Amino acid sequence: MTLNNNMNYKSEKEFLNQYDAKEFESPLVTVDLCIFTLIENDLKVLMVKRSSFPEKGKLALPGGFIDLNSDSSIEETALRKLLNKTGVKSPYLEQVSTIGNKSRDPRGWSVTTLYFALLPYVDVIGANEFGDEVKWLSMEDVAINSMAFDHKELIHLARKRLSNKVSYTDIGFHVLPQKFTLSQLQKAFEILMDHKLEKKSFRRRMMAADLVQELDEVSAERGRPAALYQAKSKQPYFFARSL
Amino acid sequence: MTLNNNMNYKSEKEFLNQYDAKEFESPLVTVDLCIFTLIENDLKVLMVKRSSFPEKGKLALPGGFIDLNSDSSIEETALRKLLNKTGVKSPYLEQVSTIGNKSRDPRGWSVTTLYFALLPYVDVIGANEFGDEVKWLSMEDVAINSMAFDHKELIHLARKRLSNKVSYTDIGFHVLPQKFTLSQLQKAFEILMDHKLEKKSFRRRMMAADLVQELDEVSAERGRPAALYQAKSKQPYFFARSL
DNA sequence: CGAATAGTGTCTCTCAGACAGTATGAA
DNA sequence: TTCATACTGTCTGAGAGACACTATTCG
Repeated sequence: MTLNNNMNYKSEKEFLNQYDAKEFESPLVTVDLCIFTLIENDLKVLMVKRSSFPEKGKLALPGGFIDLNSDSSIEETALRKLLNKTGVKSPYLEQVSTIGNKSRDPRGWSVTTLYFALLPYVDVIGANEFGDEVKWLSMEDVAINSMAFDHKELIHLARKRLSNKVSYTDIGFHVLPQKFTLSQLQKAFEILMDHKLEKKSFRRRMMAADLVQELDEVSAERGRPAALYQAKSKQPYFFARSL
Repeated sequence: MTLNNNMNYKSEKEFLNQYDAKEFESPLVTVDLCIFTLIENDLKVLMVKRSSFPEKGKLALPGGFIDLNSDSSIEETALRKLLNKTGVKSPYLEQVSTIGNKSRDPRGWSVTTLYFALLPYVDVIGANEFGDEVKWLSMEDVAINSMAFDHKELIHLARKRLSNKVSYTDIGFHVLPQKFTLSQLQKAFEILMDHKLEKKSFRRRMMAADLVQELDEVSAERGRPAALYQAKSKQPYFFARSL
């Protein structure tokens, strides 16, 4: 407490020269990611099997410590973790919340900033650079598996934010491939929101909001072929009334 | 890097016994508060004049380091800071965002979790326990004063979240005293949202949402006396359409 | 033709917006 | 009576919800 007792310094420069960042005890700081995608109309979260202590062997969210030398912001930490687990560079990424308390990590007082990401489906290699096993877990499996730290709660936090936000913005587009049909779009929104939608209203609103661009192609499955569209949105869009 | 290289440990317990939290370089971690109130129909933010380095003499948001011994969560840190600057124990408090990067604090890589609070007006004592000067600053003064660290940006972040959230929830009630008239309520919403509202619609919606309880008292100023109301809300309320 | 899926027409009901009109106090 | 502010009545238009209807493919 003596070194940083800065009443004695005459200038900011002098103070900073003497400053020792290690003097105050500080918590562990991590960034965790809840990466969502849709695989065959099923919502999935990316999970990692921990290969080292603590919580070795358990499922956990991708994430970890900030690298003070290479990361210049926590957002960058999040993007780095996401890139090396999925190979994706520019997903939809949003900060959910920061959870900090003394009981969530057995190593001591710990703070984590939770992000969620939304991606079109990508195949994950199965193992990342540390040899941890990486896989897409469905929400049903999230419910029944035990998880490291408070990660199950983190997933629920992110899931809630996701449902909510999908219902009044256009972020739902981010789980789809470049080209999609309006039925696929609606289905995606329904799953993300966990809420059925009326076909006519949905289409009316997408058109009114001018969010999609019709293409000269069709997608043929069973039944009448469906027109293909692509997302138009430049800016994130907010609906005046929720869906 | 040798001590925490945990491949060598046989059990979680053994690992934790050997774990040294100081081995990884970690960022500075703080909590900052943007405490809003309304004084005579003017939006104010609580500011502190820093009495010590760094940024000595500049205006800053109340906040500071987590006390790992006495705080059991970051929310508690926020409440503690709020209590000792304002004397208020249970305000409306919401986490806005966590900002972390290597340039925001001259001492080095720094992470802050920003909260905003909403209070009915309270007189602040003028100086808090560290002898820092504490005062309510109007938003116009926020614009023209220079501030410590990135605190001006933090205020703008919090201000934006506030406007937004007021427009689709009932949090605006928290800046009013226990008893208030509907005109006062509407005025408060208008200032917080920075957006005029239609009188009839506003009243219709408050009634429809069942958010207020009429009292048997009136408030007499100029003109016709107005009925006094009190807030009914038990749960936070979300409007289906924004105001 | 029927099954399956895409896409439209249109009625109804809710509710925000606008704004004029009425009520009740003080000077 | 005038003014200031509180409060209400009521018309209009936008748009969500419901749901039946038509369209286009495959077998």
